[in-house]
Amino acid sequence: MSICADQLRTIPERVFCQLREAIVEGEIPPGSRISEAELAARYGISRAPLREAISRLAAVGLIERRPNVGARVIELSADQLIDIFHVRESLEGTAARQAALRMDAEAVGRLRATLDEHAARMRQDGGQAYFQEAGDVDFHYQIIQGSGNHYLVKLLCHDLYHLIRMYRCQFGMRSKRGPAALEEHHAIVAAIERHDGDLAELLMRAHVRASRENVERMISEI
Amino acid sequence: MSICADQLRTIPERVFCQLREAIVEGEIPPGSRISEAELAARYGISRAPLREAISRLAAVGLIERRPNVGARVIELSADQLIDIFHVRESLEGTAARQAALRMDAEAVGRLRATLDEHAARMRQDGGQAYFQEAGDVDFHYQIIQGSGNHYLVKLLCHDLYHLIRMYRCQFGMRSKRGPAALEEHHAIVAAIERHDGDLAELLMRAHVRASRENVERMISEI
DNA sequence: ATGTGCTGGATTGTCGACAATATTAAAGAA
DNA sequence: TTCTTTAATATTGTCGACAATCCAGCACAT
Repeated sequence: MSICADQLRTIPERVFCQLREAIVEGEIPPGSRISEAELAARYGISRAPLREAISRLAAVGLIERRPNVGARVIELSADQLIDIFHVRESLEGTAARQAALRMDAEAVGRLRATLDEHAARMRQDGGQAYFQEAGDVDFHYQIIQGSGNHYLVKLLCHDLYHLIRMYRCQFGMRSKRGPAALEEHHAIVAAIERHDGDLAELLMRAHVRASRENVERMISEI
Repeated sequence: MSICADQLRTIPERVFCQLREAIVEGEIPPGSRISEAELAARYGISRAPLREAISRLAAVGLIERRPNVGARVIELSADQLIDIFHVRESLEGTAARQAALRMDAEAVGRLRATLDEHAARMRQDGGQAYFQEAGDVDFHYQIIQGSGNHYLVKLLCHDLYHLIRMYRCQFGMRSKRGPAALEEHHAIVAAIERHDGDLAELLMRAHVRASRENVERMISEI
């Protein structure tokens, strides 16, 4: 499951993904200036394709640009993270609702298989480590894709998740609610299987809300 | 109320707004190729700033790019419009909820004043003509801004509304449900004033859903 | 001492030219 | 005739250089 779904055939595409990764992982720290000349030299390319990559990063919201001044990696604020989680709760709720109406038996089967795999891996290594990243993302991606709503896919998978991952990396958050989350996932799949859109939305929103409240708790502990 | 909120100091900024307007209004028809050389000549600029504008248009989703081939204005499909309306319903519901919690008395007063102005103008010219564009947008923008959620503002005001406006222009839709919409607006404001987030979200979602169903009806009539 | 205006340096914005790629059409073989 | 191959052409992608703009530091006047 490549997060960088785009084909990275052209230079701006590749550099965009690399820079996004570097920013999300915190390798390029928040608030730091983006020097075009320096980055162009580092990646061994000219400034033209680099500028396009920067332009795309700005469109996604990972960096801020000021004319004739330059670009900076966005500063992190807890409030903005909460804002983003509200958006995510809203959108993923809708994704679950549409998925309940549009996913066929085969797609639901794949979803179930994913959860089984999660459960197995959780029994194996205690479950704590697994759930924060790829596993959880897999589950959510399948539902979002299952909604069949391309605009939702673009917003959630291409833009929002990277932002959330960035905050996660910066604040050093680990979710620690693996078992509870797995149970919630099962309930959501059951609702989708029954094609109960209302319930699927309700459960998904509660699930994301719990994750947000978990984040809020961790922030207040700092 | 300038829709192009950004300062258009730099050339790409200006051209981005001009092109977006041309695409939304249908002056550049859907599916048509975007020739860099031709547009650069028309706007009297070089290809470099034009490419940045095109890049931004692609990020917003108004055009599609294929490497080494070129950019085309997106094709319109009724299904995608419905998809977008689902997203809008979801996001504006959340905006109304947060606005109910965060808007102060003064902001609510401005909202009321806007509605009064709408009512007056509706009595004046029969109301049909007014409600599709600026007036309705004004009301929704105030609530979205009132949510205090910057990410919501970006998604709804900067990206989504232009898409919807584009579809409206292409399909030649007029809403024709002015009086009903005004009544719904009043109910939403009342909920916000009472700081009833649940109700505000419920009403806003119903309001947007009604708009979507209106659109679905018009589509099926074609 | 503080605020104002200027100058030097560095960075971003823009441009025209060249290289790489895809599409089209024609030409040849089955 | 139809499919494949190939060359021509036009378009996009990339580059290095130049122009425009901003910022820091300093001199100077108040």
